[in-house]
Amino acid sequence: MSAFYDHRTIEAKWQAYWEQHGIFHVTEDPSRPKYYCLEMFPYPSGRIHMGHVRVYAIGDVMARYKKMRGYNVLHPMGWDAFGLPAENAAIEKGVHPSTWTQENVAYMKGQLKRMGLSYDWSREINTSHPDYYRWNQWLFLKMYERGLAYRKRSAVNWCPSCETVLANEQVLTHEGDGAGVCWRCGTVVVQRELEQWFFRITAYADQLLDGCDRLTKWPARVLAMQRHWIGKSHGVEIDFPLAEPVGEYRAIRIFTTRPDTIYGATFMSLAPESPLVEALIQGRPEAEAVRAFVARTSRLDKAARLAADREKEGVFTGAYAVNPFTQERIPIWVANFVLYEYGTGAIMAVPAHDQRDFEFATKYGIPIRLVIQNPEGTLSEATLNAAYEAEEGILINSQQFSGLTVQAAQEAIGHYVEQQGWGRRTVNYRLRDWGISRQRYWGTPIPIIYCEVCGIVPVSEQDLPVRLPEHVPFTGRGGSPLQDVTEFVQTTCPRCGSPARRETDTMDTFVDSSWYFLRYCSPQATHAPVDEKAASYWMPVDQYVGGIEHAVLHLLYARFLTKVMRDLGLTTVDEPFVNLLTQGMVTKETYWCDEHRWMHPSEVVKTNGKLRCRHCQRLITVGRTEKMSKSKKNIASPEELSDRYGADTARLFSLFAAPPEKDLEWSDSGVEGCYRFLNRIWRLVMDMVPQCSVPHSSPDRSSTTPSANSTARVRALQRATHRTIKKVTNDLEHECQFNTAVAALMEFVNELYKILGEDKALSSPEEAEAARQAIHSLILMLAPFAPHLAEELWARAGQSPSVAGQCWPSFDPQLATSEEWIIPIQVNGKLRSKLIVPAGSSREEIIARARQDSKIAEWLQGREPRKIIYIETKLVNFVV
RNA sequence: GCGAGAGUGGCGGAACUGGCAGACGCGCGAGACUUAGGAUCUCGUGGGAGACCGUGGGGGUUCAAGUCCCCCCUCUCGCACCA
Repeated sequence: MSAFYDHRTIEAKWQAYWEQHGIFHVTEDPSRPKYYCLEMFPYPSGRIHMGHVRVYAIGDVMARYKKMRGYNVLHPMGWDAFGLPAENAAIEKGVHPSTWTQENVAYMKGQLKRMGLSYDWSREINTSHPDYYRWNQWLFLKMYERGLAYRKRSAVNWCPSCETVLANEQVLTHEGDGAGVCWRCGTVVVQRELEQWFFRITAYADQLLDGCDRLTKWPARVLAMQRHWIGKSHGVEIDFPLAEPVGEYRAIRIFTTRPDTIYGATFMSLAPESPLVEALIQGRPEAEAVRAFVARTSRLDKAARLAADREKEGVFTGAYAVNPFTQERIPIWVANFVLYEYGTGAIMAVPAHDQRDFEFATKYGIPIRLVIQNPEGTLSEATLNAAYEAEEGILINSQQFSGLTVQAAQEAIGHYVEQQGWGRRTVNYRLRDWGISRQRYWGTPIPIIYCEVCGIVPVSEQDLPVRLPEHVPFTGRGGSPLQDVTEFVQTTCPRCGSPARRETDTMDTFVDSSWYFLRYCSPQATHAPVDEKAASYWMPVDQYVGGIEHAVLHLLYARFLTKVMRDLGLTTVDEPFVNLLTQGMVTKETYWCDEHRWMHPSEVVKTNGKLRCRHCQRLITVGRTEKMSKSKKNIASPEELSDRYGADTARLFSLFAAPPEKDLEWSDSGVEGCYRFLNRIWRLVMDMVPQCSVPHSSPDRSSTTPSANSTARVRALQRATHRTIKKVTNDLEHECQFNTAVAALMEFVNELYKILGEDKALSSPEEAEAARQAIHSLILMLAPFAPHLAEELWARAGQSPSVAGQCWPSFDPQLATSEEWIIPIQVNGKLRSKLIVPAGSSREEIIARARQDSKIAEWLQGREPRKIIYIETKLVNFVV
């Protein structure tokens, strides 16, 4: 018999079988519990990579396992098909984005099918299809009606390379210098003033924040990131009147979370972008210096300006404000560290109790006034060398509020401000509204018309979808290509019939992915984005799997849109994803040749234990293990892997090599180990088949109660079988510990080889039955991990397909236990011997036998133990 | 600086509520079968000659600590002048 099983034939055969028999096709079935298993859908970039293999293998194990547990499992797949790479391909190669996308989808779909994933392909969706994106437009209109979609002019993040706007969430921090860079291409983002469409996510800020408390099955760090992103803080807005009002400006409104420190305010700081700045300096001698400072500051991009270690700088405007509490005139400065977008874009500066203000005041010689004394009473203005920011202590120098604790003063002063009409207690968020306009072609057209008479007019619902025109010039320059398509732009007002033009911006593609999980419930629905009944059966997603990189992007937007759709009556769920698993990256060591730079593994040859460059024979430097990337060439190809070892091996290794949420280090020899394991199973089962081909009955307790004449071999088989079922079930059910589940299966196979011996002959019907159950259980447990091999073995064992539809084996706790206990015996906490006793032995029996143990007797030397610790089934410890 | 997480053999990684540290795999060593083996199978494999020593370091609690408590170090990720 061949040492290797024929994975090519077997995998193709069963993939065809699943497809022909619609094994994974599902419909709503109220009589069965549902399970919605979802992995983040891919962008059709061309080919799948190892990261895809990993995430889809993880999801597939869950889906297949739950199906075997009797759940009606929804496990869909689709394509996040709008996006820039398609448009760039059009610019570079002259291929239409639609063609490019469709070709990639076709190719990648073939790849996913060859992985043997249990998708219901009848539910496949493609966000670039008008049947999908019309519902983006429909949602936009509903949100527009409710004031949740609005247009405003504002400074926005602009990626000069992608030539489009980015949402705040889509600007990432560059590793080296902390600059803000585009999430997609890494180009440094600049600020631009533009008219944009926004989704009012801030209206849901509190719900999004409160919801975090109920997402108990999400990773803590994702929740921490979302909470921080929302950034809710309680404080007070206070108007500081201008000493000399200018025009309409009579006061500076500030936001503070520390109203208790207001008596310590010795100056004000404005953001350089504040329009107030220009008003205040009109006609003053300081005007030129201030303008120069503002110009210098705004030339820097935002991230560079806000780098934490950047020195605080500012300039005095010449103007003064009045502290309403003290009537004191305090100077108004412009400072580089004050953010125009946050709060009111102006602060009261309290150098004694805010480190930034302290540094600023020290630099410019502004007075520092202590108004909080620490509990020890050790602070003094003369010796202060850093701001005292702790919220512990007593107010001083604060008139009637002196003597109050910080907490009491915050309450009292907040109240007083409101009473005097100087301001109000309020809440501030870091979260900004979501800018969704993109100056690109390959996205959902925003369904808005600009009428010369009526102004902004939404497209009527019955006119949806607003289709993307097909013939468009792709020049790669100057904003959205849609602007140049006259037939698209020129239209008439749906309200008054006057000449009008269409909005030429398209929506951020994150809109598409913010509700696709709802669309899967009823992908063909024509009356609404989702059929309400279908959604009520399938939603929420029980298990969501995807990358951590979406912690605040996709996952926050999806939560937001779900709440919007709930308010539109489309779903009843508040939160879309119950369990979230964020899988780690796939990494691999890197190779560097001084001559040929980064090396692909195939360019490295091993001679005499040394790695050399295939081209120039130079010694290779092994670099650090990093995320697989084209630039570092530390890539393993899923296709080569599948060709050589098969999809089952690729899946198994992805699951076995590391726990799912941790990084997975790629190892070619580790892959081979998994391949060997599958072949070991193949040979084992093939040897046993002649003795196992009787109809399958689940290993329930009635047929397998150990009888007195059970041979040791029967018990060994039963014990191994049931212990493994218990372990694997527990790992899958509670922990998503695929790596230890696979390890348990390996252990099981090792044990079966040992028990069955070389000839694998069975000597009694009882033994044959125990062996049959062991083999059947093994195949069933293998099914979620290596589904093709499991199907083939199931069929060869004389069972009718499909193993994917079988029940998961159950275990009998009695059979899983051993008749013997192995008890470690310690003397003074150190292991000295081990005792084998019949299970159920009493404390007295065990201790008595332990004392008789020769090694223990030697250690005790006849002394009477001061204390004897006995833990049932675990250990005995003599303390002398 | 703030937040989250992690430090265990040569490597990836196991260890439930404190109870035999190192499961499983890789690698390595020995043997078997072989013309051959980079196939397969079997056995061995934390360190140390040993008493013993071993889970980043130092204290502590306990009969017993990878696990609990205190202090410290290192690394990874996220956020970072948010008033």
